[in-house]
Amino acid sequence: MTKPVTATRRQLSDPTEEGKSAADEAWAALRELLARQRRRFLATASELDLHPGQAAALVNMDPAEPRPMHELATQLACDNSNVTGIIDRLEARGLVARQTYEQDRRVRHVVLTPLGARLRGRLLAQVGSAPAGLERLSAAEQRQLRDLLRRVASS
Amino acid sequence: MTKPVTATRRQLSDPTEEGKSAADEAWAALRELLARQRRRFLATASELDLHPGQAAALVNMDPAEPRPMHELATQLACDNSNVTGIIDRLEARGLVARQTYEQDRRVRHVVLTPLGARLRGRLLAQVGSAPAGLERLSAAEQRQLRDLLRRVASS
DNA sequence: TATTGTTATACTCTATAACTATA
DNA sequence: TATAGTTATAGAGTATAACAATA
Repeated sequence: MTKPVTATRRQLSDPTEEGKSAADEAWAALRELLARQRRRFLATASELDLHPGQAAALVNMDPAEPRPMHELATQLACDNSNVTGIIDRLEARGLVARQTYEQDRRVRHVVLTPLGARLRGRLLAQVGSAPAGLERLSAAEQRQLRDLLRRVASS
Repeated sequence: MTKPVTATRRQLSDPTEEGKSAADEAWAALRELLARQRRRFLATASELDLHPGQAAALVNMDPAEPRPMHELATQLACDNSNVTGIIDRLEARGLVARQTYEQDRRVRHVVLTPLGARLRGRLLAQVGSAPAGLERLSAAEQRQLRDLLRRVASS
């Protein structure tokens, strides 16, 4: 891998070109943050030698709780058969392990190994916490931002 | 395609579990919006029978201006050879066309066909404009949100 | 019968490396 | 020599369909 595989869609071609309403400008700012976060995620995954799907799977796992594979499929919004492949590759690297679930022998549970939990921790340290920019706002401004975003999201 | 291939990383497993600072909560709200926008993009692409990379390429093109292929590669943050394949497939569907560039005959320009421009328009209509939630804020709140986001982004 | 996970198949995206044609 | 684009190759993600084991 040469380039860190950054944004799949950095520029959404600015529909704010002339309209320039505050909503459009706010949206543009949001998309910028969004793109940056995505680049951060992909670059970090690449540094840890994880493909995006593998990194997403790790992040979606609980360090303590085993998870049924079909639950992972739901969270990753992909088919069961994809999860089989992703878990195959993670298991080959010793990051996760499969367990049979005695209560329902159709189900297989996936659990993080200590190695996998450590790698997941490194991923989250890079990608799961608030970006530095947020810390520069005052506490009151952070609350204000939070409340505004929650109202936007509450559809 | 059955499922719309939604979030690659919907849940970043909340590192805000206990800390719960306003910054973390704002960040969580931001990530929620981020994930939703990504789902919107992927679902729309899927509806239009475009793979994510193809949709990203279309969105990154200008309806009027031809673009050199290496410029697309830069914007998509991928290798030239990938662009070859993506443009191959878009061209096979009559959405784009290649043109030789007489000033530098090494370069090939890609231009949207009318069909491609229409499809790009439909993509952007779904994905490029501010989400409904934003419109529910007052104009003053929209400006407030814009300013806060810009400060967060200005690293 | 329905569900869980696997396998088989096919297509796309991605990177690397080698090649061409131009510069 | 260096750059733009292509081709060849390989690994990974994705969907569909068929299948075995289990419920």
